[in-house]
Amino acid sequence: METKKYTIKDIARLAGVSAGTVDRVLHQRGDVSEKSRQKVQQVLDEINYQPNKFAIGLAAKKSYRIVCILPQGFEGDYWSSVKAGIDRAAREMLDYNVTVELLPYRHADEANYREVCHQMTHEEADALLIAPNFRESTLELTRHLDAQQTPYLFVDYNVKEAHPISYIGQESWQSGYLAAKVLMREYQDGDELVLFMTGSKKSPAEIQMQRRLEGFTTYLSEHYSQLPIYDVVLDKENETYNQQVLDDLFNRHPKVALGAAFNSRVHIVGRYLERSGRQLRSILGYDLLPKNVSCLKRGTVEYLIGQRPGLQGYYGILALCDHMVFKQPVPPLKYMPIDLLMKENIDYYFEMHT
Amino acid sequence: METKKYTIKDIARLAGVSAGTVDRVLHQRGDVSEKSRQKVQQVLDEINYQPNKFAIGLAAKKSYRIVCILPQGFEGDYWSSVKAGIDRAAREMLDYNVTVELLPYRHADEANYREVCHQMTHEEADALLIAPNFRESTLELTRHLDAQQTPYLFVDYNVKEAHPISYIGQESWQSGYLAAKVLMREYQDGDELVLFMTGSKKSPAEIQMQRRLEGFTTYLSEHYSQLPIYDVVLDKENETYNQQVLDDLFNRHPKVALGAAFNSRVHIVGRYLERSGRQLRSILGYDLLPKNVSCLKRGTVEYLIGQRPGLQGYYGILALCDHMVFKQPVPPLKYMPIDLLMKENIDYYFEMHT
DNA sequence: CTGTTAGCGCGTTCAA
DNA sequence: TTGAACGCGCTAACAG
Repeated sequence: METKKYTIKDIARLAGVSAGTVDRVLHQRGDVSEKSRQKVQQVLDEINYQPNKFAIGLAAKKSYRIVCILPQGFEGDYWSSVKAGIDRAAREMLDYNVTVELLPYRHADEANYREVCHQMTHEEADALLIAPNFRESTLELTRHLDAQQTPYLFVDYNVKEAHPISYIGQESWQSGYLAAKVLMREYQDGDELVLFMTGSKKSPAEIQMQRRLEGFTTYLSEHYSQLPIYDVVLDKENETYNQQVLDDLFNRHPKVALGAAFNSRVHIVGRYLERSGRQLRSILGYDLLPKNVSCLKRGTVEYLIGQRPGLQGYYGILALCDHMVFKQPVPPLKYMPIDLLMKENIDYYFEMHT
Repeated sequence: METKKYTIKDIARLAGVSAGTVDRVLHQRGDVSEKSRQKVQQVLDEINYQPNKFAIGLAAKKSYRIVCILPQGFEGDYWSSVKAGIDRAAREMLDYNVTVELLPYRHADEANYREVCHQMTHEEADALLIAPNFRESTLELTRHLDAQQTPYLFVDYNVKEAHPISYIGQESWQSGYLAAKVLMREYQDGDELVLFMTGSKKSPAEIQMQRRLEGFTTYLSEHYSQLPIYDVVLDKENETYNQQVLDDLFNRHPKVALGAAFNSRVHIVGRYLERSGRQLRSILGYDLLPKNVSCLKRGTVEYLIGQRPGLQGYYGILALCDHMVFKQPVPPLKYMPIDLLMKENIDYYFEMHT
């Protein structure tokens, strides 16, 4: 592969014009005489000119602004991981004059979400990363963006009627199905099962949870159709209440031996068991929050399923940049791996490189 | 996102020196007074300086040559994955005038390995990535490299007495321990166990295998000390022989229900079972070779453990470049995750980004 | 030892 | 319509 490196100066020399003119031809910036244009074009046709990426990057004055609309995260939770991935990508893209800003909304607060979406229709942004929530406000925003030709991308949850350049997410149903298979490996005759949930609020987080549950129960109905299953609804904050509910469960159903939590709060159960001295043979939960991980390491929780929130944020930003800055095609759909973590492999786990 | 871009000029201004001095400190090029060095270092410690890669690429007239000493891989095997990761990193680093060359050796051929190592002491290379094999030749080479101040890095296997800038590998013992726990979840009373091995040759590949086995048997001795275990040694190529050995095993030990292969050739067992119509309740194997993955998808093999060979190669090259080209610190030790794959999550798995 | 300076290749002025 | 000149941030050579 004979690939001499030609520069704009080379081309200018070969065509007998100046570098400025070559640049004008290359970028179709007009103000070039037909004669000059032809001479330059002729040279371009003969050689295989590949502009130096570094020089472009260094000289580029153009800058890009990406806005990220997502739930505000709290220390160590799911959304703070997404944010960490976004931050990381932002750092990598800094050289390309890409700046990334966060526009957080309060989870499950429809008025606030609407307001944030509405605010976006007034702001200038070259691209958006959105973790969508309520449907109507989302569609209102995306219609606006579609009209403006502003590219946007969904993470975590996909809104079907919109036209994002890509959706990056998780296959919740499948992860639930896997969860059931893994957990039920430990089933013994007579065991009973408990599922831990949170009260439904119709938010995407709940929808993901529902899908996990559907996958889970599908597996159960295929293999353990007669299994007694109890549902327990835990509160996000009220510890006393949770304590009561769990006490009640274990008092009433002493044969419960397996448990699964479909949100990221399996640590509530883990801590309860540690405090109360009760035991389950095996518990499975979702998301690698520090609290969950420490339950896993102590052996209170047996399995955690991870779906790489950080990588979602990271890929999201990179995909927007590929589209916007590098004009590269972007896959319209990207699922994250379904990672299965146990006490024995958690120490070696990492979501992203480094 | 508070990530201001600092340039060398900024640092120079903050430290009260000139850009040239900052550059000298960054590149440890010497000829800097201790006082200046400290002032610059202090600034560097406070800010998060990320050199502009475009400028580096543009200004760099220097070119780098990385040589990779590793076993020659064959279509789809472990080493071909490592190589794929290396190639990928090489492509990314091409713009920085980094070229990567492969110097393959024949697996388990000591004379050949010695020869290759010896050859390296005569060649010019700016950095080496080594998948070490026989100890003496390796140390001979690394002593030479140490003397020349040529940076090198180990992947896959670590040689304790050498001084690589980093070791990137896998925790084989731990993965074996995990393997046992996972597999034994399916144990039922009276089950017997079979372990599939290859003849030992004292090469690092065998050592990794041994460590996996040690981890595995440690778990067994902790939890199932009375379990009947049969060892079967399979041949790499001789299918007829393998058929006989396996026939023999299953005829003699009809209660064998669980199996584990500690090299990447679990597909031999999988295919045998498919052909012969025999069954095991559960088989675990290592490495995501296409043949193994297809057994997993068909359900013949229940678990595969992956240790990201491709990522090892990829990281290896990037780490050498970070050290050599970008003067970034490199973590001296990096373990790969221990991935647990099943039929239900294999479709969503990927080793590296994209 | 240290500051200054000349590029690297391209985009973008600004004069001509 | 064109050419020339400047600067992006960094490296390396050179002059003090």
